[in-house]
Amino acid sequence: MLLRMSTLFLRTLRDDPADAEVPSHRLLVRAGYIRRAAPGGFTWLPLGFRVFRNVERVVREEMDAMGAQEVHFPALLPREPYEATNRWTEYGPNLFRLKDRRGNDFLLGPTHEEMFTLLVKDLYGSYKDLPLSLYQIQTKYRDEARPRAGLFRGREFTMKDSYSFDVDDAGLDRSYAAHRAAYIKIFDRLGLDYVIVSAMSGAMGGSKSEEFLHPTPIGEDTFVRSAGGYAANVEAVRTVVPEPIPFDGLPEAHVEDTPDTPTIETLVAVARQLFPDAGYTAASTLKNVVVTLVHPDGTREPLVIGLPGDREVDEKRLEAQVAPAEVEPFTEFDKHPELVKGYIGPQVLGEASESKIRYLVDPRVVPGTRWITGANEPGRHVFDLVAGRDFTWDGVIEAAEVRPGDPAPDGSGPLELARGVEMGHIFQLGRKYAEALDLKVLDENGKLVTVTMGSYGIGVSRAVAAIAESNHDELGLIWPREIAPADVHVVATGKDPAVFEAADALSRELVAAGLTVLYDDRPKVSPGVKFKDAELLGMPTIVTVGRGLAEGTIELRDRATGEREEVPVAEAAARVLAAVRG
RNA sequence: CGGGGUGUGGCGCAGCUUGGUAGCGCACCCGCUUUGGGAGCGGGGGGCCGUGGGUUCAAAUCCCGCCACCCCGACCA
Repeated sequence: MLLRMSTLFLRTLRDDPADAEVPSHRLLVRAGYIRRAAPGGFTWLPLGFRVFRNVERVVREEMDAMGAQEVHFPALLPREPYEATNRWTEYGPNLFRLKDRRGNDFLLGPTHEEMFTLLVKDLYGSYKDLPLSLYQIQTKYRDEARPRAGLFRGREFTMKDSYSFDVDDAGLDRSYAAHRAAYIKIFDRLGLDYVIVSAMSGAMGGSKSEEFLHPTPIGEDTFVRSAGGYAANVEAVRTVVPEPIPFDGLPEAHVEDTPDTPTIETLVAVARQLFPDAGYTAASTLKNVVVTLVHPDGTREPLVIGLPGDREVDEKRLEAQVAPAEVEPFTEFDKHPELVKGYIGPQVLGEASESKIRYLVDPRVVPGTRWITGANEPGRHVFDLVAGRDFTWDGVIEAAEVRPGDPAPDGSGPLELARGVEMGHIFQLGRKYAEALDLKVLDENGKLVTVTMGSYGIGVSRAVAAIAESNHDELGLIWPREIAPADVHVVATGKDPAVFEAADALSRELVAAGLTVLYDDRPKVSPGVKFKDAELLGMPTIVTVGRGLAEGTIELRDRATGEREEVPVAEAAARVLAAVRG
């Protein structure tokens, strides 16, 4: 394939577009790879579309290699399947909804679990048909509140989504493992740095889920990792639980006057005055935070979370735990006089208590731990209130913030926090969709069993952004060979016809050898402009045919390392091929 | 959805305070010169000034509404 710059549909920009902040967005627009077409939607220009198709090709090859089969659904879907799984409403405002001329409801697919499930139900009915993995590379639609960072978060984007179907849990484990292995190959081939982190496994299902995060400061997800190899999304981090302490010899609880101490800070100051030798810190206090849970059916439930006073509630972790319920600030203190703002204590909490308000505590609150906490009247706190002896709780919840230096749950050392962007997600769905849509097969005993499923996604357009984000310098893009829009960029400089003849011949030779060549054959364009464009566009190998030609040499340059070398004209093609093919 | 910022040829910006002919650089077209690091000179084409309303003899400019974009937050299998 020969791409001549004299005719290529391309215009590079000398200045950065003002509305692009992150490097990938800036460079992809400036280098003429993409163009904004709609809020959260981009047009792929010829070079950009070549990159896009290369990423797609890598994904497709590895999915095919692991035995998944490609299908393709419409993006425009009827309401009914999504009604059956309740997602027509549960998906909320992020779902693009529309009506046809008869007034029937349609949606633009944000993801396709329902359709895949129904397709398999339509055609298969026996355990002999399984296992099965199907995938598609599809345009997805999500009405994001705020599209941002160019290709990273659009309202229309391309995703590879696949789904596995198995008769039993062991089969699901195998399908999951196969996808995991395929994803590792894909991201390795794409040259994308990634961390596999445990993701939220769903509050009850016990289903397994991992995310492939690309570490980058512009990432939207926070994850933790330890030197010893533990990695998890913050939402999924488990707290190290201390050993319970025997009650023997623990002091009795005692109520103290602590006027004007509605905050942890003021409380600790007063506690230190009262008991200078006790060494009290914020961690000695038990903070009881009230929130309102809003369940999908609209019912509202107050919930109190008890946690050490030196930690804040992490709203993302909390929401991940209580999903699909949503969390709102609690405002109805007038309806609950037993909750004394700033002085709430566990004695009035719990489903068994008078208030009947559910009370969940941080895992650090184990039997025998002693706390300073509210006495349920203004200006008074209880000291030495012992967990398990003086108060109880309805359950434990992982809702406290995770901090750098916290221990990893597997003992592999202190945690550090980092940002990443989600490139892939593999998820053991289990039987949720199969049950909702009644996907069953006959087993070897002739009995109907519900199929168990996995769902697996890779953001294809997002991968293009991530690759650009992690492969550029101050001059422009630097594509990895596997996904570069061309293998080599041949630049002809000057006006000497001999230069263009030599560059032409070299380009044709390279194309004949199977390479894709981007050939800057523009006449009357100064060398400086061509060099700048070559660096901006970012082909991995740049060949300059110019003033060296008089001495019989051509210049080879590696875009990534900057190394350049003069080689004899006769050897140029072979040297380029060697460089391209590694 | 909350806070902040910005909307003027394809890109980057000035003009707005104090209402009166829409301007600069890049890019694009023509001519001549130039050709190894974003060339020079001359000539040219291209803009419902985001959008709707209002004030006014007159609005890019003043007032109100809306929309879009960017950033932070919220949201986001």
